[in-house]
Amino acid sequence: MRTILHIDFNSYFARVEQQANPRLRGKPIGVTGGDRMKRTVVGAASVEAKKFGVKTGMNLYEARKLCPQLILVKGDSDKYLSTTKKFLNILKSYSPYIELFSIDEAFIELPQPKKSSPKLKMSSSNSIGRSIQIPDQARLALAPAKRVGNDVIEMAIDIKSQIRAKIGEWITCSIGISYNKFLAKLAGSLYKPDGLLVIADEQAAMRILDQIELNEVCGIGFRIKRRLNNMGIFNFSDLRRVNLEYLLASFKSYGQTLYNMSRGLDDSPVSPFYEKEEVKSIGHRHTIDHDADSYEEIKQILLKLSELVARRMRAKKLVGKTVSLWFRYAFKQTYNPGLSPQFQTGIGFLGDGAQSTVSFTSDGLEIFKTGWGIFMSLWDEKAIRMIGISISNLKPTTPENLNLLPEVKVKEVITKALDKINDKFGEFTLQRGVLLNSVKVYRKANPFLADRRFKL
DNA sequence: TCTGGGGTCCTAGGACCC
DNA sequence: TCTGGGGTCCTAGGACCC
Repeated sequence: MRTILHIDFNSYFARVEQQANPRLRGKPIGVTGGDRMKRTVVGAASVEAKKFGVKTGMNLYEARKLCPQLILVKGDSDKYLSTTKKFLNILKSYSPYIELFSIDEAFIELPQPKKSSPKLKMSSSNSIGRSIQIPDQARLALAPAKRVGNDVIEMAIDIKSQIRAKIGEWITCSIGISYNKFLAKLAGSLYKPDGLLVIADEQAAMRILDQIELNEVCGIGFRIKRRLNNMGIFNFSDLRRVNLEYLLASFKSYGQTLYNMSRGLDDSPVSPFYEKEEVKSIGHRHTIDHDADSYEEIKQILLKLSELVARRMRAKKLVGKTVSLWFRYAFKQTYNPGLSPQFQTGIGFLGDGAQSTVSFTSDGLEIFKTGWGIFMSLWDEKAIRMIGISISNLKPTTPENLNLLPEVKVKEVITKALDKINDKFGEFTLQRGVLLNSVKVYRKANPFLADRRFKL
């Protein structure tokens, strides 16, 4: 039997901010993506803010209505990334099999014991404890699990204290332990914050699955849940009674996944971060803080997004050939007050978009031209509120696609120099000529960057 | 005062090649 | 001129995650 731990930081961005700035500790804070007040949402809420009902994905108006004293903090991804690196270093000392699932989540698989002494041999009755509310002190919370007396649990407790010691008192995590990734993640999600839960065997897994909503597991969202409900399936016990053929007929290959989920089955491997394949796509999208219908303005925004995409591609030494463009009309809002915001934010079905395949490139202007071509073929001149561009079908830059022609070579040298300067001084310090007349638009959106422009 | 932005995977149909 | 089958690539769209 495998032993897998899932570690999930609680209110990660908010906690990192509170760790960094003592004046934010104990206060309701919301981390936001930008400093625009319109059309922005709470990216992460502190525990204190959550007590008021503030949730991730909520718009600022709604959040402030619930919690007028909410302190807004502008997110700093570098800070979060460096915290994640520290966290990974701690985990490395426990097992080499670590999968970074997102910026604040990881799986660790423990090496299989050589002898036939199962590492997890606690009774299931001890390992279920949903009703125990975990207070701020992890020690109390861990007591019921600790009674089981198990080295894996000792290890989880140790990880928690290492994180507190090496990253900070304010950084807490929930740990789920089980025999596969699906159940470990589920276990980690049931106790928050600072929880620890073990799903030791199949019996425990079934008992827990039968107590939760369908969409509480990773992989079932609002839409799949709704489809299942329409089929008369309202919980995992119902789902278990449906035969596989029926699920396959309704959900295609995903039917097998649902079948497995209802039984707590999952044989997916923990894939270590150092073995992870390269990224599949690189993109940016941007919500304009007003409804935009001017060719010039949209063009400038798309050009900037394309340059950002291209710069990241070059930093990763990648070229790509499929350009996807996506936008959302201002008038096509499908807001449904009856649903919470996180169920409304899925994209794709709300917007218009298309793809186009070109020869491999990492040039912002090329990417922009392709994207603009797609946009022009779809757009009917009605105002838009959001636009995005991404590139997929990526491969590493090879010597062949450098220096084909002298002009190409010169271009490479210039873009490299440009990247270097931009990396040092910030985005859009140096810009292509075409971009220069867009500074007004940019200043409006990002005043903190506007002053840092130099002339070429 | 009204939903961000970064991704992933899967399916299906049509074009095209051998 | 008509036909089959396997494989790959491309495009569109739907769903999910944090």
